Amino acid sequence: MTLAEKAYDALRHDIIRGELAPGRPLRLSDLSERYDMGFSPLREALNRLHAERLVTAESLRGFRVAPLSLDELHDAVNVRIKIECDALRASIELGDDNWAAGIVSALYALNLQVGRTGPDADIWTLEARHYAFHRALLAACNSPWTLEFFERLYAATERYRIPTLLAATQPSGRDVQAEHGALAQATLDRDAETATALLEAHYRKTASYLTNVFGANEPDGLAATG
Amino acid sequence: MTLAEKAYDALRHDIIRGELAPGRPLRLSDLSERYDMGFSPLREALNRLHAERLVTAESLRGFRVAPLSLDELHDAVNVRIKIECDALRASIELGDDNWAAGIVSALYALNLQVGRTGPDADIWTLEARHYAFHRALLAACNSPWTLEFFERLYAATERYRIPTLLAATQPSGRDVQAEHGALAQATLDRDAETATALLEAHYRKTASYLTNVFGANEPDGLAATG
DNA sequence: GCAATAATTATTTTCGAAAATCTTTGGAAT
DNA sequence: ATTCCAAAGATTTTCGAAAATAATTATTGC
Repeated sequence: MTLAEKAYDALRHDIIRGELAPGRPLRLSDLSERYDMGFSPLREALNRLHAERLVTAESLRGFRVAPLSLDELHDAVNVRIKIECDALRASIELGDDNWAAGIVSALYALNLQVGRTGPDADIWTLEARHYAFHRALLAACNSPWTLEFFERLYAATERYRIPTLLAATQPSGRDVQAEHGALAQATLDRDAETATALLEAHYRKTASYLTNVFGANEPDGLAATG
Repeated sequence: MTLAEKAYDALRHDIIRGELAPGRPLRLSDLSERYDMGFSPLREALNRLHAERLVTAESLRGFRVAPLSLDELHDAVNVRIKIECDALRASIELGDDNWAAGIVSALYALNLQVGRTGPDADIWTLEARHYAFHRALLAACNSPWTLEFFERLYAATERYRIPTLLAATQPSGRDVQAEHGALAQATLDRDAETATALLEAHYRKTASYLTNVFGANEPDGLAATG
């Protein structure tokens, strides 16, 4: 693995997890020290991340962690719903046994992690399995473009979810596990109408929850403070 | 404008227009000579283009112009239809007079260029105005993510259309101008059902035409020969 | 001859310094 | 006090060479 690839992974990790706060300037000399490498691999990574909209760039004025905003969250969620519902319909139509088994397996692994408490309750494992479950639902859609856009939007919305997960303020009233179970069941039953309705409801609930959290905490658009 | 930005524009231009053939290796020393700059700005541009899937990259083995394939064309067209129809519905709902005027103006400019023959019949101007027209239809959708995906997919499919335009083998049976006119009219009438149906038909026609052209010319997947 | 290996060449990747550009600071003029 | 300009400093951008890796060619042993 080249240094540029390591830089990309590390920066992406740190941005999505919020260790590099939204809006924060990404100075090459700082990053060079932080990640222990020269400018070249860092600039390559930053350019990749800029193309993915995780960092902003201004000519001759360097890079910053892309800011968060409620507008962007709403947009990303709405587009996700459209794209993922289409992809889910296609998957339900085209998916084979292998696809179905992948969903069962991903859901099982996710639920194991949701159930864990104490030292085993690793939030990043949980997040990875959450991604894997949603990815498994769409795996049979046979559309590389759709899957790429799914990944982009997942990463974009993940940035809003992470701080919430870390704060662990998830309201008790909501049983996400049951939502995932019902979604998987409808999908495996090849009931596209129910499945897409559940998927949309799942995202709208999450979005409205996140909107409340962020709207309350940072009224002027989630702009970072440092 | 920095050298890296110039490199990006030039490479993107040359790739989309096919001056750099699909599959062709993009060696830094060659590019350095071709565009008269050092490695650094070229690598930045190549990384950006890689993120946009216009070039492929393999670790320690350099870059290539991304290959073309009928599968990718079909995928891109199908996803375009979904995304653009959604965006068109949103635009029709949200668009104001300014949006409508933009469509009228873009269509007018496009038709002027379609009508030109001889030395004024510049294919790149035509292409730019075709893009501007379709972009104008969606301009009011109020969704940056949707517009970004539109741009990505437009660029991806443009690569298939350009060789056809250059060959000027467009069959006489098809009146693209009339299609654009009807599409604009339905949109300005805020008739979302008709407009999206026309948009879908427009793309399916183009796609089926391109499929024939490419399928006949290069049966094993459009892989470049150099 | 042919496979395996060493040497050579070609290419990518990375570094460190130089050049270019932006930002801040300090001082002079009004 | 405020505005303007120049100097100093900080930062990005670019280059050219060195290092690392891949691909090719030559050589050896059988």
